[in-house]
This record gives sequence, C-alpha cells and structure tokens, in this order.
Amino acid sequence: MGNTQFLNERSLQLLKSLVERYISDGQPVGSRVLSKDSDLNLSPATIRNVMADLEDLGLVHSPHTSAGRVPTVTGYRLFVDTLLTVKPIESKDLTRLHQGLSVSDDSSDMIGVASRLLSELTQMAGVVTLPKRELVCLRHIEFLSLSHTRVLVIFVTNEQEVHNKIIHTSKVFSAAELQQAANYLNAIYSGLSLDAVRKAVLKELQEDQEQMNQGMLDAVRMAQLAFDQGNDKDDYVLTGETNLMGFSELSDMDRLKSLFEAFSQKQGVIHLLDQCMKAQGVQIFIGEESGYRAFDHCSLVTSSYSVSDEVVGVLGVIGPTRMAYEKIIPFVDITAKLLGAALNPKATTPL
Amino acid sequence: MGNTQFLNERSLQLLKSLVERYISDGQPVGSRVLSKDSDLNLSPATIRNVMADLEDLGLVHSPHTSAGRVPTVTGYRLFVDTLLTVKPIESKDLTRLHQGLSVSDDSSDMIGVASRLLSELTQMAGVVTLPKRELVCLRHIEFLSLSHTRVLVIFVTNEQEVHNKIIHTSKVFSAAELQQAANYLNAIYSGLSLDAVRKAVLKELQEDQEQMNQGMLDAVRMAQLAFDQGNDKDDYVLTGETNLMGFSELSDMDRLKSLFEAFSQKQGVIHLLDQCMKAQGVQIFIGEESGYRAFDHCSLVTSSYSVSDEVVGVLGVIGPTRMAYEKIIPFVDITAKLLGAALNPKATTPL
DNA sequence: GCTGGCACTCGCGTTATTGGAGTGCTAAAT
DNA sequence: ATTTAGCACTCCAATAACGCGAGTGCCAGC
Repeated sequence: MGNTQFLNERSLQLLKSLVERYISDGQPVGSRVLSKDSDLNLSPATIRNVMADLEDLGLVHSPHTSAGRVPTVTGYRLFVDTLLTVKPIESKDLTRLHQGLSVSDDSSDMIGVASRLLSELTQMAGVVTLPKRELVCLRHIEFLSLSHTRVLVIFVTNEQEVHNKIIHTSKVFSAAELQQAANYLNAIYSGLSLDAVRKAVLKELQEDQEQMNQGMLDAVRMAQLAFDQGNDKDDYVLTGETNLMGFSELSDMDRLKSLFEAFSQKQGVIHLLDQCMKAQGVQIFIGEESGYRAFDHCSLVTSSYSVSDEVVGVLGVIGPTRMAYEKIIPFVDITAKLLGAALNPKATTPL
Repeated sequence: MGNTQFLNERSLQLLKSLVERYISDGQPVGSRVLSKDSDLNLSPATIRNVMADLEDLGLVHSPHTSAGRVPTVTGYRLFVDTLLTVKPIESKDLTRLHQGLSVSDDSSDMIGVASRLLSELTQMAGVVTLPKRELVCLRHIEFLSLSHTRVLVIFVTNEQEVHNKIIHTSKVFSAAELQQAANYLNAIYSGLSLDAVRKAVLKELQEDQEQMNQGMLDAVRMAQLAFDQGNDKDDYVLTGETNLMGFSELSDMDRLKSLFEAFSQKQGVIHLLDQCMKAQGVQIFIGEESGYRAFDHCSLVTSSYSVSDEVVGVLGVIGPTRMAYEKIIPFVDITAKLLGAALNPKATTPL
C-alpha cells in the first residue's frame, strides 16, 4: 500500500476505465479489454505493468492468478473521490421525481414516496429517515383523559405529522383541567422545536416554580412526561430491499440474511445514517468503510435533506459496491433537495 | 387420485409416520426407516406396497426413482386434518407469551410484540394484522385547523389507538366552530363502531337534513370526509422474515425474492389474511392451497383474534410447508387468545 | 519505456466413474 | 390373500480427470 500521490495521469486514467468497466460488466477486467477500452493506445503488456503497480498500491486486486483485476475498496474510494465524472440525471427520472414529490398534504406519506422513488429508479434499496423529532417545531398539543391517571397526549409538529403517547399523571385530571393545561402549553411553547421545549420545561421546573400557579405547574409536568427523552424513536423507511436479491455479490444466503437482519434490527442502520446527517451533502460508504459487517459488500450513498435550511433527516440508496456511482450520486443529491422542498411547510397559517 | 376413504388404518398410520419423519428430517423417507419408525412390525417390502398405494392416491410423491417418499400437499392436508396429534405448548414458551402480552398501555405496541413473539418462538415469520378499523369503536374525535380549508382530524378508538387524517373542507372554520363540531360528534357517535358511524352519517345527510342546524350539518359533513371509505388502509406487522432465509426449500433466490416481494406489496398477503378472519379459530393454508404463487412452498397457520367477542384481526405464522404443525397450531391458537385478551379495553372509563 | 512472445497458472464446464440408497417386481413363505 | 425376502435396476450425488480459455508475469528485443 504505497502513496497514491506517486500515480501518474495515465495510471489514474486506466484505473478509471477499469472501475467503469467492472461496474458495467461485473467481471474482472483483463489487460486486453482495458487496452481497447481506454483511448490511450497501449498494448496489453504495458497495461499489465501498470496493473501490477496498481495492485501494489492496493487499488486493484486479482481474484486469482489468471483472472483480470477488480477494484478494491481503496480503488473505489479513489475513483469516486477524484476520478468520477458524474452523469446528469436522466430527464425521465427527473420528471418522475418531480411528480412524485410535489407538495402534498401528508408529510409522512412523502417519506414513503421518496423511499419508493429511490428504490424504483435506481433498482436498488432506498432509505429515508423520518425527520428528526427534536429539530421539528411543535404546532399544537392536546390532552385526552383515558382512564384514572392515564392521559393520551397528542401533538402536531411542523410537518403536519401527528404523534401520540400515553402518560401516567400523578393525579386525576378533569377534561376541563386538561384543556386548560393544553391551552397554556400551546400559548408558550408553540413554534419551538421539541428539543427547545424539552429544555424550557426543565428550566421552568427547576427555576421558576415559585412564580407558577398549580395549573401551570401541572401543565409543565405533563409536558415533561410527554416530551421525555426516550420518546423519540428514530426510524426510517426502507423500500426495495428485494431489489438487492438480484445482485450476484449478495447471492450468498448468509450474507443476504445478515444484511436483512441488520435492516430489521434498524439499530445499526440508524447509527450509520445518523453519521451522514452531520455532513452536508452527499456522503458515501463503500464496502467495509461503514464498519458494519452486514454492509461489507454494499455501498451506501446518502445525502441529508433540509427543511427551511435546517438538516432534519437523511436519505439514500443501498446497493452492491459495484454500483453506477456516477449516476447514483447526483440522483441521491437531487432527491434530497426535492424532498426537502416538498416538506417545506409553506402557507401554513398559525393555528 | 383415488378416494382417501378406501385407506385402511395401517396406511394412515404409515402416512402419519412418514409426514412426521419428513418434517423432522427434511429428506425423502424410504421404506427401511419407515419400517423401523412405525411400531407396526412390517418389513420394508410391505411398506413399499403401501407407499405405491399412497402414491396412487396422490398423498405422497417420489422426487425420483431411487429416493424415498415425500408428502404432497394433499398428504399434508390429510395429515393436519385427521392424523395430527397436537403437542401441548412448551411451558417456557407459554411464560414468554404471558409476560410479553401482559396488558400494556399502548395497543399498537402490542401488535408488534405479538408478531415478534410469533417469529421468535417459532423461528419462522410472524404476522399480525392491525385490528380492523370498521369494527373498532370511536372514543373521541377532534378537529384542528391547519390552514385555509385544511383540517386535521384526530380520532381515538377503543383500543386507544390514535388515527389522523387531513381533510379539505368546503369553507373556513374557526377554532371555536371546530371545537363545537367535535363536541357534537362526540356526543352522538362516541361508542359506535367506525362502520356504524359511517352508516349513521350517511343516513343523517340523506334523511334528517331539514331538522339540523348549520353547525350540526357542518359537523356531520366533516365526519363524512373523515370516515371516508378509502380511509381504512388495512395493514399488518410482519417480523422474522429473515428466519425464512435459513430453510432449504427457500434457498432458491427467485422463490425467495418473489416471496419477499409479496411481503412488501402487502396486497396479496392482506387478502389472504382477510379470508382467515371469516373463519373462527385456527386456519391453515398448505403450499399452493393459498392460491398465491409466491407462497407455493410455504404454509400459513393463522387464527383470528377477538376483542370482547368480536373478531377484529388475524395473526399467524409463515414458514416452509415442512413445518412442525403439531406444535405451531396450538401455539398460534393460544397466541391469538392472549392477544385478544391483552387488547381488551378493561377499566376504561368513558371520556 | 513500450511491446511482442511465450510459458505458466488457474478456474470452469464437461465427461466418466463409482457408491449408495431405494425402488419395483417376482417368487416363496405364512 | 397377505407378507416377506431376494434381486435387478435406476438414479443421484460426490469425485476425479480432462481440456479449454482467459489472463498473467516475465524476458528479450525494439
């Protein structure tokens, strides 16, 4: 594994051709095809020499002596980082995206639609995280008594999503009391992000208790229960998993099984996607880079999406390492932007 | 394919042994093993004669000349219908079920828990349909204005589940008007099943219009939109799909793929499960019996579950045709009963 | 430094070969 | 009439042998 700086233009050119060829064919590419493929006029023998160098640098790898070369993870990395020429998104795909992600009533539908579009148009798996709860604004809160001390909390957020949770209060409240509490909370917290509400509630309970009357105190205590930390179960919508079953790199049942298990455990995937949220724009994990065994033979192309300039979630495509990065990358990028735009709560008058 | 009535006791006994053996071993069973397995003391040669008869009747089948016999779908059917001796559920499984399905706050959690228990304890896939909306009682309805004529409808049902939908009204309502409408609807419809509400709403609009004031009319019209037919998207929770990837009968990638595609399309599965809801108690589809190609090599053991003596949903286990029916059947049965009991809305005082 | 040539390696698909498991049939035994 | 033992036969599955084609590495010459 030497320093890739030492590589001359020609070697890079050849690496690029090799990766492109391997991506389209799926078979180890030999010196002969590479000689015809690249427009530099070089004999197979010369190419073999270059290949030996690339192999020393750990950029390509031979499955066995008499096979062609296959890019390694590092090879792919170099390719996507510096060699890749992105292809503009196909216009029919673009129109599909536009018509699919036109602004609609229901924002939770939208997440599903986005995921389905990602998987359909790429023929791989599409994934979209639900907008991060903490970053989303509270629009309205409501309490409903169920029985005894069990109270159903319903709150609506910015993106017109409805969440609900059952809490146990310390005393029995009447419908009127609950109404009053909700009114109070709506008046002071509406418009703040859930995270901000959580902080404000804590502050009130610690500092401002003496200046509050009993009704206010009850209200804030209920809010505390409702916006409890454990509340925000991160989640995502994954579609088109079955598309992955066609790829030869996942034809091994054990691999496939662990991948699908990872999907249904959600834990690991969520963690991985969370990492992508920190970075603006498109982010790529190639093969083992993700650090999750189940993803060893997969790549993940993601982009965060934002609502009113605030990153709220991540979306992306999962496929075999051998995927058409030059098409997928711009595609994911644009889908993220369109989803963000579609989720933007325009023309929503205050309640 | 003759008449199975002609079968004598001994043949049935042998068929039973054969099925049991095949279920536990997974390999075609020959005359020799069957001779030792069954306690009737018969030589392999005799057994071979019987097998030839069973084959003529279409109950067993030979993969090729020099292999043992394997039960056909009809063979399995006869087995589960008349030969099978159910094994009592294991006590450790029973306790797991009890602790998992103890009455909890959140009934939508419960569905997930039930599904997970089914898949974990059977090592196959578990499926539970959400309680049928129409059969569930309305507890409370609430309107929230979003913008212009867009109104968010929130309603709580019997099982303490919260549903929501955005409707477009014909005119702009103030918060007070919405509150009033909700109060009116709660007063007259609360406690009725959603189906009954839908019918009542229609009736009111057709017959009793003249005796209603404008506010009442508005309320009922909104209710109509809210409980619109298209509203109830049936759905189910499926878990443990990955367990299915271990079975040899599903090691074929194409089969597996179409099965998983059926799972994610949901359509077919829903239809299949709906059929099971009509029948009380345990119902079984073996292999092609289901009529869905994707399920050709699977069996489905289901049972409907009821809340307060009313069938509201279905739950079951999906696995290879070669499954331990004698254990799965009582297991599914009991799980359905426990889920029904856990969902029973006891001690819920009216709102 | 590039190229042509050549020997070498390796994997893959085809074909033979063998062993074992299990059947169907027939003739004898019960 | 039913059951059983014996035997020839069939077929699969595993193994080995073989040839082919693709591709490499290296060397010598340009």
